[in-house]
Amino acid sequence: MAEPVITPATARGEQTRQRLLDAAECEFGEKGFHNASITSITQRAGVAQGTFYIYFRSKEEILRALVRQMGTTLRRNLTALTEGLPDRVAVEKAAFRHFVSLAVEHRNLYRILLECQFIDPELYQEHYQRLISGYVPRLIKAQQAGEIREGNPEALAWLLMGINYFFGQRYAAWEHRMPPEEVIDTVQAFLEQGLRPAPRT
Amino acid sequence: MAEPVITPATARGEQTRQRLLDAAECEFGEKGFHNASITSITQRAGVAQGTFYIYFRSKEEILRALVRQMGTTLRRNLTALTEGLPDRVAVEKAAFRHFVSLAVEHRNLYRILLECQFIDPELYQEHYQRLISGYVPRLIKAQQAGEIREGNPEALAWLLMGINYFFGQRYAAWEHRMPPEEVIDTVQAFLEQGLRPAPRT
Amino acid sequence: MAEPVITPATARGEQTRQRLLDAAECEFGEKGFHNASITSITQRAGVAQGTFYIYFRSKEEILRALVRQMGTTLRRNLTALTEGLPDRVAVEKAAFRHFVSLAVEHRNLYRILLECQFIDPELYQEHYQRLISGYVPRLIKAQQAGEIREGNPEALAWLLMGINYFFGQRYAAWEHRMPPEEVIDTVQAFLEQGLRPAPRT
Amino acid sequence: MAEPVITPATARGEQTRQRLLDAAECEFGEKGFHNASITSITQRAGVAQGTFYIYFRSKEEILRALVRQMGTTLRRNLTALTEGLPDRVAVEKAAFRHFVSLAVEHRNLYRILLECQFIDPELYQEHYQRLISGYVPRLIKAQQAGEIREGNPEALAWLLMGINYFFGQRYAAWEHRMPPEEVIDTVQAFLEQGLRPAPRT
DNA sequence: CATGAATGAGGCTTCATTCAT
DNA sequence: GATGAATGAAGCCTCATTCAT
Repeated sequence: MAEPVITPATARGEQTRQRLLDAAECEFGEKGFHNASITSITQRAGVAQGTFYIYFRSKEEILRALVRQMGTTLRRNLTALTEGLPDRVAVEKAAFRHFVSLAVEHRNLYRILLECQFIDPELYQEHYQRLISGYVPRLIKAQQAGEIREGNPEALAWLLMGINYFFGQRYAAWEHRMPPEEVIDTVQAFLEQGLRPAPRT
Repeated sequence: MAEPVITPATARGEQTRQRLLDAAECEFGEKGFHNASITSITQRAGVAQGTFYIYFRSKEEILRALVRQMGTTLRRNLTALTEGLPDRVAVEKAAFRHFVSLAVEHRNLYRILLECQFIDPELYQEHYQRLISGYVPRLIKAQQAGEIREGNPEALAWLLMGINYFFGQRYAAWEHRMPPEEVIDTVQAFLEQGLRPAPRT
Repeated sequence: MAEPVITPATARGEQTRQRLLDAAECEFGEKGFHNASITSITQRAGVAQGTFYIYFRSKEEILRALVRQMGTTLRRNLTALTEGLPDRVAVEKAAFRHFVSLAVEHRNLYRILLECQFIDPELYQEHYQRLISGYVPRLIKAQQAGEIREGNPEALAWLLMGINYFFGQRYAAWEHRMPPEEVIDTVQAFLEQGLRPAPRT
Repeated sequence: MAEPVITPATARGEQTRQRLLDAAECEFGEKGFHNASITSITQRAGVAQGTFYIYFRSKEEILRALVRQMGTTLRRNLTALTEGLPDRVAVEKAAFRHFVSLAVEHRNLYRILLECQFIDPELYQEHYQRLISGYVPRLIKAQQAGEIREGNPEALAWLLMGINYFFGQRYAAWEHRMPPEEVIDTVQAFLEQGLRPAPRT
């Protein structure tokens, strides 16, 4: 609501807006939100300071635009994964690798997501609530199909996201590279066993 | 390195230092690091602005003092848990509940820990590296004893911490209360199966 | 001097210019000169930002246009009053009510007049000098006719204008309604006595 | 309420605050509120920019402090006038000269008062309401004593203030000198007749 | 040990005005 | 005539830190 100050009417305007977004992604990713400056963002984008405020109301607002845009892309990406995989366990195993890989590749964006928790908590929660809303129904369906274990589906979703999150944080924000295969294997094996329906006794 | 500017000699000095730490815990916890102000911290502590710099070199330094103090307490706490429990799986299950409970109870401190990632990344990594160093040998021992499954022990440690972290974040920072028992049960069942040695095929 | 940038040649142009004037009257009246923005004026007028500068050289210039237009109207109005009234005292009494009434009705314009004192003092003084120039000869004539008391005519004019001004300010800018009849009566009685030639002693 | 950011605890602090007030009086008086800059005020006062905000929350707040201080002084001054004068008519005649003289002498302050109408209307109204509250009872008393004419006392007060105001504006803000004696005489004669009880018919 | 006034760099934001289309 | 994106100077304000007392 009340998102852009203006909705660019011309192609030139749209291009400028996108340049600012790209510049902000770098700036925030490299320096963090509080050390980032509008001046630097506009310099990177090659426009004057005032131009920023034609497209975004404030520093916070461009952050929101970035996070929302990223959220949409991420959800689309993860949904696409499902296709072609035999069952939910396979999906989760693939999703782990995929998610970490995305985070590493777009580590500026991932860092921004992590940090936005302290700048606009509602935005952050909105992001995870949306993820959850897409996630839970799929888990329920998988439970009904006997593909994964019983239990509170939201807890399961949160748990899986926590694992992804924490590996994403480590490998995207700290190490800037993918984890060794051995690590991925261990996590996937853990997921396999943890998710499979409990064996009859 | 670069520890306190003075090591308080008198009891009065020690008390002032502690008051500042307590005040900072509230201030940082409530407002976040960047919105917290030294002025406000000293007001809460009931001392003059200048007094702050007798005990801490900078705003970052009091953050470090808080995080380190918390880390020590946490590790001691978690270690104590081990005692009296039959095996590693039981420990991890207990640790989950315990950790989330600690986070909820001391949510200001927990928030500070989360946020310090963006203020002093080395401090944050130091914290988790210390946790890991204590963690990994225990997991190896448990693997050797056949209590838990094979696999890269650091990956397992990271995975377990990720789960704890993410539930801590949700319930301490967002909801300010413990998760329902059903959620705890689901997570613990997941840990149980995920950690148990793989069944022979 | 430095009048409109263009004198509109087409009817469409004339209409745009008038729309801008109307919009500016509202904008200045409601927000005051410094909080008014060209952007907002053009939005109210339903034209693009750049269009403003086709008709007015600057923000100050549209103010001048408004004040001058209002001055002309006001002088014409007050002159018209004279007709049909028996003597100067009657005119002044009528003028008081009329002036306050005009101010209340067009309070945006009146507010602009008051404020322009701090934006373009020469414009403000010009306005009052013109009023005075029309006023003084009439007062002199009235003195010669024995309708009103002796004394420096400019001082009398200023005094009468001060009364009108101050009631205009109060009732137009603050209260947004006409003063109660009792107030008008008191002022008119005061004018009556104050203006009448001094009784012989 | 919530006036100063700090109440200076030391004499040095009090002195700095007063220096800022003096500097602001010049700056506002010479340039007007909107063209005045905090930077310039602090330079005049010989302190750093940040020092300003130790004593005043904002540019508006120092304006309020100036206007309130002036209001207090003015009311005290005008009250003092009453003493030693035979009746209300004499007081008003003296007050006219006195008021204009004060305005001319402190024209920076007077200009600030006039302008504050457009910056903080409530402050402006507060000023005049306080003047009125002091004024009206005195007029009522004078009416009861038969010193001045009947009529709505608030209207009389407003009328008298309007005359003073308008002459103050002209001679303080425009001409920077006292009006010629002839002008004063004319106004005083007008007040004399206008105020005296109406002759019996 | 403690005080609290002073510093000053640095950032965000606004907006009148210009100009290419 | 009209558009609307772009400009960039200018100003307010914050706050960690210093220092004389």
